[in-house]
Amino acid sequence: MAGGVTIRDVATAAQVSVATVSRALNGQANVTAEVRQRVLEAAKRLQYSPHAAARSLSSRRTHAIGVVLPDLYGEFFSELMRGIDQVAREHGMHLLVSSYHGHRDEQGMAMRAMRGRVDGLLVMSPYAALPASSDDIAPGLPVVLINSQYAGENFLSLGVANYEGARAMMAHLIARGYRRIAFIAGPEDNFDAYQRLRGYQDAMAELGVEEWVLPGAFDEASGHRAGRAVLVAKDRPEAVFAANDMMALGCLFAFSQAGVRVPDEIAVAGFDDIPLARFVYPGLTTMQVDISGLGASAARMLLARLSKQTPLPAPTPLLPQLVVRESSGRQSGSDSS
Amino acid sequence: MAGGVTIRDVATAAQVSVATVSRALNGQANVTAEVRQRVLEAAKRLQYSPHAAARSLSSRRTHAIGVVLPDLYGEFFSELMRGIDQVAREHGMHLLVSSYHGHRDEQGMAMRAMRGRVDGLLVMSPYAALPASSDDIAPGLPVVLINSQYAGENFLSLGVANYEGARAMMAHLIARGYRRIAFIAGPEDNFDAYQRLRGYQDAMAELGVEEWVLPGAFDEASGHRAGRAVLVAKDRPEAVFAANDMMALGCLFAFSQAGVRVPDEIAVAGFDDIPLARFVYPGLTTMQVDISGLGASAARMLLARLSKQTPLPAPTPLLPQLVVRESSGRQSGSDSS
DNA sequence: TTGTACGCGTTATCAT
DNA sequence: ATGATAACGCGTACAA
Repeated sequence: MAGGVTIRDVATAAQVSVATVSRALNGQANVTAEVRQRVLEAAKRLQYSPHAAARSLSSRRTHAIGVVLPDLYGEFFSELMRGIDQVAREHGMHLLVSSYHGHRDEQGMAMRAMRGRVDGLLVMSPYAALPASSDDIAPGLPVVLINSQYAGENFLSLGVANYEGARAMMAHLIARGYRRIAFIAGPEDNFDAYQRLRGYQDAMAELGVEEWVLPGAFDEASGHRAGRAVLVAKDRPEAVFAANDMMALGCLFAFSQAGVRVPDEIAVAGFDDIPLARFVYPGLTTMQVDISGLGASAARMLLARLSKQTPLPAPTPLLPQLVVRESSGRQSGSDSS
Repeated sequence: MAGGVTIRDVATAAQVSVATVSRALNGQANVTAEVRQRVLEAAKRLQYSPHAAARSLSSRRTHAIGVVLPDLYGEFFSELMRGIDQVAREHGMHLLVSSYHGHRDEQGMAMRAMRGRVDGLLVMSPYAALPASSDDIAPGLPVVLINSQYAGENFLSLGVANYEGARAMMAHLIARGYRRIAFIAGPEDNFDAYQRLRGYQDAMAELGVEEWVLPGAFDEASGHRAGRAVLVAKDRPEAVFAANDMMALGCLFAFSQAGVRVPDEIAVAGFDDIPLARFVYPGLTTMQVDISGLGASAARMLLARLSKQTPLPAPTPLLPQLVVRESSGRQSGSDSS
């Protein structure tokens, strides 16, 4: 029962006052080496570890940051968390995660439920609406928005340059000579998906070719469906650009399954560059997005804000990078590692 | 600045005492409907939300459970979190996640740093060693171990029946007539990987065929490597059984890339049934593991333990299920959804 | 039904 | 350098 050991027990054991114990354990200067030694020993012997809630209450710092996400599903989530976790642990911060499957109301709940639990908030709000009424969101808590359309409005925010990325991909496809390009869209109310769609649409408009948009939901299943829809269409497109890699893979497999050669008959492009995209055959051209880096940057912004060190770390949007992995014809060896 | 609103402010605004506010907000019976109404209004108007740390300190409950994982990488992590999150939110519990990349010492740190932050702990400890010295781990905190080899020793624990799953897969492959079966192993110190390996080895021993184990690390890259290693070997195996799907996919792509037909020339089997496995072509036979269900079950066990309702919910290990998706020859349509 | 007052475990401000 | 002691915000006996 090492659970109920308080700072008072340590004080008694070390024959000093609680104040001294606190000072010794928190590494303050005003403590004799000999006394500090005694305290440390007593603490270790009693398996003392400070009660976080009490400490927070008194010091007004929780050493935790809250992460509020729409859902905890898939590679995007895990990569984002990985990035956040990495810089959080570098700074000795804990992570309190919360998801809001419902919608905005739930998001608000999640955020206000974190009062007194965290020192700051990382919020991803890819939906159309505002994360919350603009001062309901920030009851004094520093907040960094991730991939929100309200970048730089009232809150610190950071995101992926989706529109620019989509334009870059379209430029690449067009440079390759493709004209009739279909697009597999993401969820309607997803802001990232919307930006990528706009990139596609603008490019097609400039090209003077009619757009061809298929519905999708950012998962393999909808990509697979879209792929099969394309196959049975009157005249197939020359290329398919999916709003993310999961759908691109689903589409790719639909093609492989039907015996359609990629990219010889139809080219397939994605967005995100998920790890698997690197090993899939046939190759998948995609826009590399450093999601883990996005999480890390967001966390760093928040922490900087907490330390009040930097006034405002430049909120540079992350620019995706084109990765071409089209493999025309069979190859025996390409990239290793 | 709605952050500093305390229960006292609400009390003043509603013209009652703090005790009454507390009772009204916590839905206790001893409160006049009229007074409760007044309190609720005041609380809403002031945007009051209780300070979690203070509440924890006083009530000795945090309404949070800690999740301690070896790392936050990949589909396994995200699925597990999804399951945990689901039942946690059903019970109004928050999630405090922590990873220990280093090793056991870091794990111990992570666990004891959660004192006063959580009501219970979910710990995944797939490594060979004990999660911690057996009473250092539990300073009064209820703990549920996930996929630990110390199932049912001192702590509640729950895991996947990896050995049985691997045996089932081997039985399937052998029934199909395969004899020379290679195995792509997982990380050396991973307990799940070890159990699956044992399942393979025992089956091969009973079959009287020499085993053929290739090293792997649970990622696509090592599967790809193993696949290519197999291709250049003197006489190729008839089937390859990978310790997880990621490696199976890497292997599969290596084969596709080399023009080797699956499963006609070599069959490929995996373990986990990750979502992508459903859409990959050629098809991948795998053992379906309900990871999200595993997380949910673990969370439920812990919560039951917290409510002290159930004495000990039967720690039934999760039995993986065989999923055959071998597709010999091209097909135009198979499963939909 | 409602109010007063104490305790939860720590940190920080005073004295000493 | 060290020791009392007052916050911190909330729950909850106990009293009224």
